[in-house]
Amino acid sequence: MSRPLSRITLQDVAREAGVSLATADRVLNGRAGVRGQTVERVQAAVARLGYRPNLAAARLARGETWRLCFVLPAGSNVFMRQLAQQVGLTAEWLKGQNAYIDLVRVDVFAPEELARTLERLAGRYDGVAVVALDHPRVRAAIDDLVGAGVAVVTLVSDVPNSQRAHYVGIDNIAAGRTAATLLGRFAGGRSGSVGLVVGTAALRDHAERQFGFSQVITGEFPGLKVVALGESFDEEERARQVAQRLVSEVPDLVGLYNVGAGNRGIATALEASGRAKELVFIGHDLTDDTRRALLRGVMDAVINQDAGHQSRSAARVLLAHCAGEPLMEEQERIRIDIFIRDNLP
Amino acid sequence: MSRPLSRITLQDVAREAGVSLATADRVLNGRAGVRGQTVERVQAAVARLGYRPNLAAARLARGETWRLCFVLPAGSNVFMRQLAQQVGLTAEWLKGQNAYIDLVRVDVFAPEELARTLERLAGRYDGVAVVALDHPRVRAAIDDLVGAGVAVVTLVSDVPNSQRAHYVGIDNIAAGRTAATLLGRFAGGRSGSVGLVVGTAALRDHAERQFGFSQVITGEFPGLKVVALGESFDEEERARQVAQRLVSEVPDLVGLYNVGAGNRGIATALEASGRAKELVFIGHDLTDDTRRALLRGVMDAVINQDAGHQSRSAARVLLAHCAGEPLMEEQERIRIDIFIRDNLP
DNA sequence: GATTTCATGATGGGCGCACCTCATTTATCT
DNA sequence: AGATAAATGAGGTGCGCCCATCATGAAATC
Repeated sequence: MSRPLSRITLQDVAREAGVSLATADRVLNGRAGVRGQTVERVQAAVARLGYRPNLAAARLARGETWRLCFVLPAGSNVFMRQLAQQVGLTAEWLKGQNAYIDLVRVDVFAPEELARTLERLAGRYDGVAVVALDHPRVRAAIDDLVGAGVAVVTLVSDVPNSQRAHYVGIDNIAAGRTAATLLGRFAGGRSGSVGLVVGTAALRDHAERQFGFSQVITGEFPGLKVVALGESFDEEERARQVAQRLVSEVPDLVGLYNVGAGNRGIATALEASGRAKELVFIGHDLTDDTRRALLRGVMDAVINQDAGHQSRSAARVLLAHCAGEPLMEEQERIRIDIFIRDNLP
Repeated sequence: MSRPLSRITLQDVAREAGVSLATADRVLNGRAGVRGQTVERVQAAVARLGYRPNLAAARLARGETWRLCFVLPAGSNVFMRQLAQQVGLTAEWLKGQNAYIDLVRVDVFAPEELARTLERLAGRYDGVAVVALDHPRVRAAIDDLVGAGVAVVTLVSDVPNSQRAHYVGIDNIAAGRTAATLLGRFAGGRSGSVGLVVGTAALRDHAERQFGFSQVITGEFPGLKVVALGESFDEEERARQVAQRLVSEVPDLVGLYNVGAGNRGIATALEASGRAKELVFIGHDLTDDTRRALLRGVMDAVINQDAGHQSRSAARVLLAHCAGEPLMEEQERIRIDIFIRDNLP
């Protein structure tokens, strides 16, 4: 069921403005050699007719192809695997849109290597999305890339003082605060200690979550105090050990917040202790594991950042930047999702 | 920064398959008159080369224009106004995509009028999105529309037994359950009554929320019981009155769930009573009012369904349906957002 | 008045695809 | 084998726009 339904074309604008198609085209594409007065006539016609260029036609005519590169961490926790998969889907979806995506994986925790990888991308890509370590060397590499005319966005973890065009990801301080408020309220007025399982402070996002969390617990739940016993390095087994120590060594433990990956290990430790139901456990990233943990009642809430949204948003932002099109800021904001047992998607 | 970077075209596929462009075209567009064997050869070539039709070119060549109609309730609570506004934005965004949207507002609570309005749309639109009352007359009208070859999706509130192609909205039973779990847990083990402020049972969504809410409170929080004293009809003042009665007449009130609109009225009542902080208050839809109420600490959580997502999703689903393109189910699922003070966007 | 500069029109060649026609080849059936 | 039907090729047109070239006319310069 389709009908031609003549829409307004450049042709119509030209006629309305009393100029030739060529001139109308010159005006719309900002080419030189048109009198100011004529420019205004054309613009007035555009406004009067409500002309919107046909994007499909424009893209076709331009025949531009944008080349994007996504740089993700090699050491793959579940979230990063999800993200990589979503980037794959985004790439697929972009094939119909004059753009394609290459995916590169590097050891993000090695600033030198990450920086060198980034430097190599200049000239080979029009846009780069990178899960970046906030390190001077990396920041410089990003700035160089931008200097070389490449659009750069940071993904998941930001490098605030760099020249990146955009940060696609959640506000991790707010995420930490969210976890704290939920944990505090779920604890229901009990007082005691809340265990903090930190991943690694290397990526900025973890440090920020931790900051936000402590801030709220300290400031708003006078009955609670934060204790941390060791890092998980985002590994399941390490996380399990840390959780186990918390459960056994902290007598007044009321809850537990895992900043990074390894929720499954923590769930194991809690269930082994027999206190899974009574302890409040909040972590990040909705995966098969955390979903099951929520349903079993081991976890009480999961803070999530949607990998698919971030991947698509990064692509949209990069393309808009490349093509010089405007983007709807509002729509590109990544939300901090809260999942409990009842609102699982 | 653009480069031609020859992508794979139908031309390439034809060459690879050893057929003419015409035949490749016949296969790809499912036209008759091609031997099964040849079809396979072409499809194999498509797979081998990873050919994806250039959407821009296809749309341009088809020159199709899709006409969509969104039917929203006339009586405008805040959410419906948000939705209408988002539909406007969606319409704007669609102008570059060979499609446009008309917005119609009717009194949804008058089944006859809604049904007649729907009937009039046949033949004039390719797709219709409707916030529908679940009523036999309306269901019949929807089925007629579908029978007339119009793609129909229900929006926000479903009509399950109709022939609509899709329901774009949240699972309202789950939303009610979510509210109940949050309320129960935020109440922190206290026992007593939770007040239910119902809007109106006319729209299916409210009834479902109420059902899910009661189910969880009854089943999982033995210390709590649900009390309801009158309907708000989604009006602020009525909601205020109901809340006031709850606060003054229910001595053991620990919290309050507002199923529909009118949160501002309830906030007013709670603050007037001086018990705003102590009572748990959960409602729906993130608006300026509820946002402020969260920040003030009057509300404890807001369950939200994103109007923008729903509007865009409905448009995408309708267009995909019209054009016979596949759609990513996964991506079109509307989530139940939970907002607390700390994760406000 | 002749020359230079500038503004504009006219025109054509794509981009990749959809859709149509007509001729030609190939398979199928009496 | 000959007739008939089916499958395929060749080619053209147009979608709306971008971009380039060339010609033309008018205004500005000397």
